[in-house]
Amino acid sequence: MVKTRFAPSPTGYLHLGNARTAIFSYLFARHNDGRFVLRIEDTDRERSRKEYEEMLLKDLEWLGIEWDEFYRQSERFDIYREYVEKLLQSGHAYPCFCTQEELEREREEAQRRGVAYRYSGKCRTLAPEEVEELKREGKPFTIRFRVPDGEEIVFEDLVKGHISINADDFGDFVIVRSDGSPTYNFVVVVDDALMGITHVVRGEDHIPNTPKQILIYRALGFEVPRFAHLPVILGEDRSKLSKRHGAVSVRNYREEGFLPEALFNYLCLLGWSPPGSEREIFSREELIELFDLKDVNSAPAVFNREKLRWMNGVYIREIISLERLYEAILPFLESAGYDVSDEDYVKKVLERTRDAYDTFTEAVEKLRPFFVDDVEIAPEFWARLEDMRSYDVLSTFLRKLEEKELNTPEDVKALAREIQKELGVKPKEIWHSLRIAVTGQLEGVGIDILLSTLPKERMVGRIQKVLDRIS
RNA sequence: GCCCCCAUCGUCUAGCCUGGCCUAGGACGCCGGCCUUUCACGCCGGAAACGCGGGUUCAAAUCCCGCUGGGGGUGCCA
Repeated sequence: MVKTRFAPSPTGYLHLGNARTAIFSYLFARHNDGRFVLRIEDTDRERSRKEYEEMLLKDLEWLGIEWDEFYRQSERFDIYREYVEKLLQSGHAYPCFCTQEELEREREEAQRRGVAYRYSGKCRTLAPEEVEELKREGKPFTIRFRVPDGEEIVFEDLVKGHISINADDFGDFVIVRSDGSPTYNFVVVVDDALMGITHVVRGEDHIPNTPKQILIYRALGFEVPRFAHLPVILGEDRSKLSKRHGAVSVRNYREEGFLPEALFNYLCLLGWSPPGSEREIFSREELIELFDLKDVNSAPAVFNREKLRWMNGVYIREIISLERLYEAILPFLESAGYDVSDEDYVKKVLERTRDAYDTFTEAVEKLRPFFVDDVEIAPEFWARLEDMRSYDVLSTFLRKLEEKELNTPEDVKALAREIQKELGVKPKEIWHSLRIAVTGQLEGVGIDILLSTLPKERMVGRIQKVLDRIS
């Protein structure tokens, strides 16, 4: 049975690149009716924080990624110890008493000479008595894996194809730190093997680690899983997407008013597309049905915020239900301080305006006239009102409103026609006068929609205020 | 420096494996038009790419080699 995992280290909010890795890994498992494991990689005691883990889980849940099994590496140290012991016994690993300062010096030396650095292997040949002696002295030590000389390690990557790396390119590496905690390259192998992971899906920044891990699999007698290394996501400047590129975490997009459905869909299309298809909008079920690792592009992709924005707009205006839209946007309207106590009114507004915004933060701006008592009119718009025959238009509008109900955009249009006939003004003057008076802006949702939805008192109040001022 | 990976419009990509159907298709963005008595949505049209050089072949975006360019790694981080 296929089993994949997502193994983030808890160091903050979920990064877009990791989110996509999680999505691909999840999709692959689901596509194959397999299982999906979430494993928190918190072996680094210095950097791992419980609250980071919580943020991570929340982001994952928000994206709708569900896991079948959950593990935390910090709770498995006993298991790792057992396997370290095995490697020590079999001679695949040995204690190393070199200090960080010494190693640092060697590294600098190598750099100066322009050669690739690798651990010298100084402690490889320590006699058992020497080891005992040093331990008795209480000297701190790490445990290193003994890398066989000159071995060519090859594997067939599901995304990248044939990859070959020579073991001479890296020296004996640390598998247990001097504080006794095991390192990533070691625990990842033990966990993946013990958890029965069949396909290791992760970022391509892990390619250099893979041969080290393969060596450990073999030394421990484990079966080597299949690997799929996903290309990284790049920023506009084509360097790895990072904080300096601005909004790079799932949380950023959530807070800016993007829908998880849209972000999920967009991320899938970054580096993957169903073969031969020209569609772009897919439901989660379709993605599960269509996704395959072999169709993942092997070149890195640049994250394009504008396209995500467009896609979010498509979801808002034609994919999700009104009910879903209401539920998702409500927190945004609330935190803007809008009065959303009348559910039917809010829904009516949303139903009539959903084609006017691409994100919820944008929606908050555009919907302001529907939810606040007063709008602010910028100075330059006052001038516009003076230029046009706004006074006549607005007063006529108010007068006619007394004996009319505006229930649909059509009603508003009919009324505008009447005003036009009566005053002989240009249509644009009518619309612009009304728009400025009622919204304070010259852009926004259709004014016919606004006027047929907005409660009469609010409309009248705003217009009256304008009339008082320009009379 | 060394190791590994990659290379189609500005961006995401289809096509590449199994050469000819490619005058290279779609999408975002951009530009122009239509619809519209306002604003959007929508619709129609346009500009825009096979990095370069060698091969192989009747024929190469597609196969091979080199170059260039880009990315990743080079930790007692993951």
